[in-house]
Amino acid sequence: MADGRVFSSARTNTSNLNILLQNQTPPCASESLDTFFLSGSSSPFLGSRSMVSFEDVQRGKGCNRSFFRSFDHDENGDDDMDEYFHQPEKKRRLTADQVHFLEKSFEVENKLEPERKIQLAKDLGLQPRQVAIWFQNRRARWKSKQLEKDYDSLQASYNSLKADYESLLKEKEKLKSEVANLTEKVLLREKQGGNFEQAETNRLQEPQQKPLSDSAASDGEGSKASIGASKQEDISSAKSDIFDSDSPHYTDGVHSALLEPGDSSYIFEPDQSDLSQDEDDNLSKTLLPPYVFPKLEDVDYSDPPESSCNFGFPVEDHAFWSWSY
DNA sequence: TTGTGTTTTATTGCCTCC
DNA sequence: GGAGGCAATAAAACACAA
Repeated sequence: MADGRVFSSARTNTSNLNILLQNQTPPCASESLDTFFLSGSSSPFLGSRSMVSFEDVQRGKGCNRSFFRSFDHDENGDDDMDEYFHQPEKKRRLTADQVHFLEKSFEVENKLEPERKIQLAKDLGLQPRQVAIWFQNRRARWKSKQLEKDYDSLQASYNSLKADYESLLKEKEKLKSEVANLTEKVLLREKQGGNFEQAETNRLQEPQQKPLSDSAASDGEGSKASIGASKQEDISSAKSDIFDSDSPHYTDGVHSALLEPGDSSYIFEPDQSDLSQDEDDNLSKTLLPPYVFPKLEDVDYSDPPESSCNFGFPVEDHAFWSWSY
């Protein structure tokens, strides 16, 4: 503190402040201080071991006079006094009372106007510069505490969002497996429909040759497989048609591909028994969120631009989503 | 008692505002 | 250009385990 710069620097016009301090009339305690500390003492900080410049010590005026009188009285006498005088640069902590008073003042207003600073300095028997420094450091502490709080708050928020996300992820997986299951059922049904269609064709082409059952029975596995393969192609093209044609409902596209034109006898009508309209609607609704708002980590950015309409789902799932939607 | 980590007081340099 | 605020930092004071 003996650093000449501190009390003679341009930062604090200490000569002016010292004049102010010297001109103050003892005792130091102000009206405000008296109302704050009801001890009855003229100054609650007379026992302060606060750091005071050697210059102030020698001057021994104003508050500092009280300060040293009290120090002499409260502490260990001349030896300590000598030690004190010979170590003017040592930092000395503010007393609990001083800190308490400053804290209260800080709660009221964490910025320090010059008048308030001088008043506080008078009240506490400190240099205005010390008060300013204390407020500055206090603001820094407050800020770091605030940052800590903000961090905790953000962390809690993040954890909550993460939990939500994970729960949604599970739900999505569940729904995907449900969709896969339903798709399998539909494909199976379509396969059965294909066999029936082939049998119908055979029956129409060779009405007199064999009974329908015989014809169906005479078809080998190979023909079944080829029918199945062709049906798969039909389904694929139908699905792609659906996706391209803004069709609101999958059944139109799929069954238009399967239906023989003009064949009113075709009996494979859309069966809603397994997937009722309500369920369908519910499914569509349930599937809507991930369809519209894919999770970032689901999006494969390595996909070419044209696959960006997958909405973050793997290509093989694309048909499911468009089909289900 | 001592080493070590934390807190508090103070300094320094830079920046903004008037 | 001066005053004051802030971030970074130094250093003394303090707390505490070993």
